Amino acid sequence: MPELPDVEHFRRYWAAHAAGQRVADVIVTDTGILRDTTTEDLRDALAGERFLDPERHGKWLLARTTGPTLAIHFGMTGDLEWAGSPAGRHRHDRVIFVTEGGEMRYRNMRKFGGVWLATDPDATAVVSPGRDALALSPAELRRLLASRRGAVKAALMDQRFLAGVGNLMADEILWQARLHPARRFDSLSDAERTVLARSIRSVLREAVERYGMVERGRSWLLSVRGEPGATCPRCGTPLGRTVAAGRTTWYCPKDQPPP
DNA sequence: TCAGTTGTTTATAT
DNA sequence: AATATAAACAACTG
Repeated sequence: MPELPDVEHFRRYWAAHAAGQRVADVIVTDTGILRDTTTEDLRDALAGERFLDPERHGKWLLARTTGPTLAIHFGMTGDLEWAGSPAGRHRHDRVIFVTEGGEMRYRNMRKFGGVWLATDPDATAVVSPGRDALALSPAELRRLLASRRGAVKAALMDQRFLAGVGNLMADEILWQARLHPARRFDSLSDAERTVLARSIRSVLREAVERYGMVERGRSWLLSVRGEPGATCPRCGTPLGRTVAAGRTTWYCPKDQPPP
């Protein structure tokens, strides 16, 4: 799940439920999920503090408090669940932030990602250094793209370059821009660069606005990606599958001709 | 049993 | 110095 649109959803969810709540206890069911702290230090640091409105940078959630800040990464299987009581806890709830008004559960089956405890509100030591993909205008994206060489998909997913785009969003962006994932920056025309910059912005914005409903409305590669016999939602051509930047990659061989 | 999975880091190579 | 690639991490599902 968690790419930029998912984490943006988590940010709003955290703001709606946990912000304003005072931490009563922190329950850690798997210490392996704590990356730079211990159960005791985390509890001591948070107990009595209030959660503030959280921020997001790329795929990172910055859960600020009146004390320190939590930097939370969701890996591939992370999720949040708010509940008014301890009922219904899940075995993959690795950390549970218990407040006076309910509890926020950090669930993560595969345990990639985790929870960091930062003293600075931006958690600069751990958060991806790339510019947030949703914070950039198309013109700023254009300028950023001009600084990069090599294959386009690898660049989109490089969190030091651009923060927030993962494997699924990268495929979607390139499909909507009609660019093959193996295309190289030095081969892109001015028009193609402009389309790519606009596609990054429009795909992410729409994925956030229509969170969980991307399969309805305008056609998305995401809605058919990975299904057996999947065809291009635009032209009906059977989708191609390859590996780019080490990840399974779906594309339309007709609309996104290989370099 | 085997392949595959939304992410990142590390080592190694170019 | 950038960029490319593979493996490792962990816990499942089909």
